[in-house]
Amino acid sequence: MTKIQFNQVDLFKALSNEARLKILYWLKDPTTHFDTKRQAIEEMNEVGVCVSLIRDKLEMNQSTTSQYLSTLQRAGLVEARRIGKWTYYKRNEQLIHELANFIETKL
Amino acid sequence: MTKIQFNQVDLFKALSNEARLKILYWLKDPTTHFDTKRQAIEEMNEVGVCVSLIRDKLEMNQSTTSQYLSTLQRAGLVEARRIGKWTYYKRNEQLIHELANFIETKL
DNA sequence: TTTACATATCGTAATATCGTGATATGATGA
DNA sequence: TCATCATATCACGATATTACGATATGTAAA
Repeated sequence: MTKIQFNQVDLFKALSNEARLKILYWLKDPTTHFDTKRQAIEEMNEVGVCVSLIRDKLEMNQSTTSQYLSTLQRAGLVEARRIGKWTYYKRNEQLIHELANFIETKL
Repeated sequence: MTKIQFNQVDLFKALSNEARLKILYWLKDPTTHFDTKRQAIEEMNEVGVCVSLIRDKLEMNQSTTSQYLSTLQRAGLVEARRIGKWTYYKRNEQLIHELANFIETKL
């Protein structure tokens, strides 16, 4: 219920790249876009998708993938959670919703 | 009623700049943001706001202002109309609405 | 037709972003 | 402890963006 706050320019910058848009789009429905043999369906839905899966799907190198994910994270569009060796990323649906709402009513 | 089509990356790039966001925001309600002694209220609402007024409010030079306006125009966010010496810019409300809708449902 | 005004375009230096390879960090297991 | 795997960070060249001054274009008015 708390109003999320965000930096408009950083948000739009994060979104103005094809690869980062793809990642966000894939994470909207992870189980249809990522290999469910390599990561469990429930885990994808609950904690997010690990960097290796995103990297393979993106077909860019590990460094680029990691940097893009942290750009998305700094903008607030995704959240990261480390469990053991893995870092899982998932979308911040509330922020994306608020962004749509901002564009509709305030921009 | 026709579905507007747009390039997501170009749109987000156009929006990822403080000055261009300001212009868009001012053009949402031109008569409260621009000098109605220098341009008639009805004209602002109907054909848009001329570059000089935008330039003065933006406090950037003429060249920068003109370039930013054409960036917004190429992205489809504003429309330009030349009348005599002046070029008037106004928002493309439909595209902005479709963008909000896209973020809410597709992104 | 010259002059003035409004806007667009060109050329630019400074700065930011892109995507990479190399290296560092952090966790696990032998 | 050491080796290995997953991820993050660093350094970098290539390319794009920023904002500007100078100049070109297009319109109208003297």
